[in-house]
Amino acid sequence: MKVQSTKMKNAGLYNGTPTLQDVAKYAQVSTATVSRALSQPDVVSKSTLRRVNKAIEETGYVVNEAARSLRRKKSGVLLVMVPSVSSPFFSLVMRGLEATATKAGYGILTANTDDDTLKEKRLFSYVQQNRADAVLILGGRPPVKKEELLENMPPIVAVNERIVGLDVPTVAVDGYHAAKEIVRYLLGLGHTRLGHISGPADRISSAADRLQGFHDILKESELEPSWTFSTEYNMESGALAAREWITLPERPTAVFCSCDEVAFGFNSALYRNGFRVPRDVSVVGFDDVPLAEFSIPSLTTIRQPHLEIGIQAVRLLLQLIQNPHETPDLTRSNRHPPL
Amino acid sequence: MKVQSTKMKNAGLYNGTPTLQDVAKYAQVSTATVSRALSQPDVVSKSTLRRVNKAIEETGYVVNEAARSLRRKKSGVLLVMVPSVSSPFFSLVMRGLEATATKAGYGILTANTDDDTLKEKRLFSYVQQNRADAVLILGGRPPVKKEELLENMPPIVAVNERIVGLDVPTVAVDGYHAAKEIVRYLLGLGHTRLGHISGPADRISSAADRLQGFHDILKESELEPSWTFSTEYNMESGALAAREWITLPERPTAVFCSCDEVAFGFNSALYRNGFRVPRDVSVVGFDDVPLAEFSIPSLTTIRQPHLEIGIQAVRLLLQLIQNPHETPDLTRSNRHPPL
DNA sequence: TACATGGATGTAATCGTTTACAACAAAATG
DNA sequence: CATTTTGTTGTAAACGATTACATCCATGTA
Repeated sequence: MKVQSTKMKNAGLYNGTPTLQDVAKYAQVSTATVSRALSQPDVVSKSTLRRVNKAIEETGYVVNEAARSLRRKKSGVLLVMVPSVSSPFFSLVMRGLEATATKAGYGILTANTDDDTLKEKRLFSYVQQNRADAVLILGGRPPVKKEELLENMPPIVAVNERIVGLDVPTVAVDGYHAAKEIVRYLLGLGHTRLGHISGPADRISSAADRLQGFHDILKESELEPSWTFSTEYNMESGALAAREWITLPERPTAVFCSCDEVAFGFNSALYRNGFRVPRDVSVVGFDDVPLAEFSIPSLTTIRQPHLEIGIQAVRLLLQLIQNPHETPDLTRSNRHPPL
Repeated sequence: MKVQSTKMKNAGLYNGTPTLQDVAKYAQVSTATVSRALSQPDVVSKSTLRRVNKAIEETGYVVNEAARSLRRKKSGVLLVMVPSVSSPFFSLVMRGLEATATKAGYGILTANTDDDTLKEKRLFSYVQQNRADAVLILGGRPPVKKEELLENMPPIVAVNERIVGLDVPTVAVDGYHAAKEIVRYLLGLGHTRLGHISGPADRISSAADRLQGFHDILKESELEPSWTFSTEYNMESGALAAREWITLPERPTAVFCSCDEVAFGFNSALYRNGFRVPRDVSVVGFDDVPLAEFSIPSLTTIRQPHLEIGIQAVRLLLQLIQNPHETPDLTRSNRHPPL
């Protein structure tokens, strides 16, 4: 006969949820032993371990993380600060983050910053509050001022953007060379009048990198940029850029958009004004969000390994948690171009 | 002369981060008083309150949430279970969730379920572990079996989908009537051969509702459905449906897609096969994700108030936390059609 | 004056773990 | 055989907040 549901087993034995004490009593050992059986099973004798595990099973015991956190001074939670969780790109990165963190036994506390520095600061206090052990900062943020956040910083990893004024490890793809590569592709198609719709290069390192890559590859080909337009990473901005493109006396025949969303917005506004891609202009994006494959017209873009970025970021952060003062291995980081 | 940075002020006074005890010592009151000053300032005298607040300021004290959680048996965290955080629709809802929760002093612990029941079960233990106080379940999930999760359930709110077998309040728009409305729009355009690409109606209530709405409005108009195709909520599925549509002997002249992503995939595959929308077929979506406005061709769709859904879901959940056994107000819930 | 009332505060137990230290037995060493 | 070492377990003090209860003092009331 099979055992009954866990819920039934301890009926009448304990009142509330069973604690470690209850398990200890049940297994006839001390709480210390139970705790050890949980955290360092190797120091507990085989037979006791068996007894304890049985007791845990029978009582339906689950560790109380609040108590554990208090005692260990570790919460087992990573704070993720992201400008907007609904960004197609960041939400993909977050899948990688979440999967890796969960696998390592960490929870993910998600917080939208909406690019609000004040909010960010308040969020940092989560760490002091012992709600989170470390911080992942996704995406752009205004430069950190010297007088803020200097002392007693928790482990931090920046994702996709370097943070100006804050010397933390960064996980990102090499946007500079990627930009060169995709522009080289356009050159290969025979284009000579090239435009670029850049992200906020004054604020965000990825935008600056891509812009720089654009300029440098043109210089190498002894060409001048035909047009640049600086804006935000979203569709509205792409549409805005399109309206300017239309008015240009000598329109670039190819446009490199700083991200896929900008490209979608650009294409959309062109289309609604009677222009056709690629008949009237070639457009390339950056990121390779899932929609790129299905968009009309289909978008040539450069792949960012979203999941992989998330995975590496968490790995790095966990390493940093274990070893706060060791300079971490920055294999996948982007340290190339200056902002 | 202005005060110096918080970090400097307590230099030499305390070793680690200041605790409530330190504040008490500094203000020359008991810890009980400090605690009260924090949680119920009205029972503390004006003058003491001032002293305590000053002490908090001077010492740079921040409450330790781990200790508070342990004592209060409340974590101040909501667990959000979502099939995929990178879904355009859910990630929008999550913004609403996050904003509302943060405003109420709650953190959001995000967890991808990947539609994996096992994972979901494991996640539920977060509540027993005192890591989260309540649970938001976004999006579909397999029906809950009777023998699971019956006793001692934490407050739960389902978002966008009713959960079969689990009687929890649900926040969702009325998909049944919305579906009728948008199909009525197609009828108004003069279409008589209507198709529907439905979501997984056997598993997910929103898909079932929309499907039912589709059928009922046709019946009311004394029409037969020309074509239905059942699939998942994503672009690949839309493309798949398109391939079937193409082979149909009598193609429907209008297709109602169960969500915008499906519509994008459908349009994309049609386009790549030489068909044009709306020349060859009218297509409508559901959700109104941001891209709908910018897609080519632009997509007619029905708006789901993403943010609002998130906001209401958290409000409801907080209400449930305060009053676990009161039947909550289900004003915005969708109770209409059976699954 | 004597006593009840209420406001403000302090004392100390408690939440459920972890872990330094002590204790002890068995095994290894001289 | 005495002594150290090793392995296993228990005792009890933290971790940092909250809160029931007691205490004290200033009022109000008879």
